[in-house]
Amino acid sequence: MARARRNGAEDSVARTAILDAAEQLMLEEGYGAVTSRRVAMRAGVHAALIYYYFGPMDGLFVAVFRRRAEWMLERHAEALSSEQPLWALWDVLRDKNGALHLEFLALGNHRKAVGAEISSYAKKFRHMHLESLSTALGGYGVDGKSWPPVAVVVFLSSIARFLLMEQEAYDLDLGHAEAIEIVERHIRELEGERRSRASRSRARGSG
Amino acid sequence: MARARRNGAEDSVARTAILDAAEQLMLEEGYGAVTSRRVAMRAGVHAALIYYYFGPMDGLFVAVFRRRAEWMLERHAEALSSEQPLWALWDVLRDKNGALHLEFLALGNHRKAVGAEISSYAKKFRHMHLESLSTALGGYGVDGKSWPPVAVVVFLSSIARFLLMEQEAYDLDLGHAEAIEIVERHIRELEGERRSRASRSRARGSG
DNA sequence: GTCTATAGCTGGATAGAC
DNA sequence: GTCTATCCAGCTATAGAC
Repeated sequence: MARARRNGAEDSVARTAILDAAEQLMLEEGYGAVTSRRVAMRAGVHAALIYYYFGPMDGLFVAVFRRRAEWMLERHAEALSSEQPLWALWDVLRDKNGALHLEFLALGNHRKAVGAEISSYAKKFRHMHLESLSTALGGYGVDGKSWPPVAVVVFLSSIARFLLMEQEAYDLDLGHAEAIEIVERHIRELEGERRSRASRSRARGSG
Repeated sequence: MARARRNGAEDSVARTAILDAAEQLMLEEGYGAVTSRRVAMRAGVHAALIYYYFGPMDGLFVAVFRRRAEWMLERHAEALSSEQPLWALWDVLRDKNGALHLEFLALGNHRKAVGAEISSYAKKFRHMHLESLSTALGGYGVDGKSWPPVAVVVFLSSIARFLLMEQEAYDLDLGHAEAIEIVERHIRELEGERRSRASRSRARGSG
């Protein structure tokens, strides 16, 4: 495991402030706004400190991404362990906490270190989803020949994330309600009514 | 219609060279690499000329996007007029020519003018798809109550684009083959075997 | 239409004092 | 750990010569 940072304790106050500031900036103004100077100003520290903690800027981006991704992994694991894993996964995939994803996606396109990190986590998520849904769908008696679990995972992910993306980036939601209705109809056929909605509004603290 | 450019004929050689250079750069290195200097160098003109033709950089980005989008609109219209509109739409949605989309998406996030343009075209595409598929699905006797055409459009778009995105950005294709198989099974049930594959390899010239 | 020159700014990154 | 000072690079955008 390569260390992204060069110095400083994992739980240092300044380090956390820097991560929070970078994440906020990225969310509000895009990754182009995440410069050492602006992050430092927002975090209330001086720019040189960022290099002290994270090395070159890539290190900061990777650290921000990894922190988020780890937190999301936990939430997904939690969701999949619910007694209604399909509902839970669907809800957590549609969660707005994925808003940063788009930024990282683009960022990964021209920052190798970031791209590698994203790719690695994307695979972790897919494998995790697959493992749980294989069991669940098997239990529901779904024919794995015509509906392989891995395809179901891909469908759920595609639709959930794509709709979020369209809303976010295109301000477009024509057909979304109808599409969601169909997905949920199918989930309902397997798991019955959604019993508890995963706490959708729980946002990660940023300060 | 606001004019993005300030001067120069639509078909000027230099203007086209600049657009091509910008598009190539964006594809190869991301929009961050699209600076007036680098575009100029690649186009074999001088940087000031870009401002002459397109005004501030936003104008260049919008022009690149619009040129691509118009070309794609034509291709989609063509596809939808085929005698197998579902197959044709599915194929054209999965076409690699959408590779720039991701870049523009992120770019639109922090360049208002670009974002507005993207949003506008996204809606044009959706409406166009909807109109054609409504007719087609009706003709196939699909029950519009449980499978509204607009939902079908959203599904096809989501899956096609999301898979492309995963491949491109995540280097991830676990489950893709299975998902594609299911989609194509359903299309086949409505339209029979795919008779002609829309010329997938046709790439837009860039020089 | 095309190029030269340049003003003015912002950012990455480090050395070294404290 | 934190800050000061600084170097150097690259960018946008314009004015104005040709």
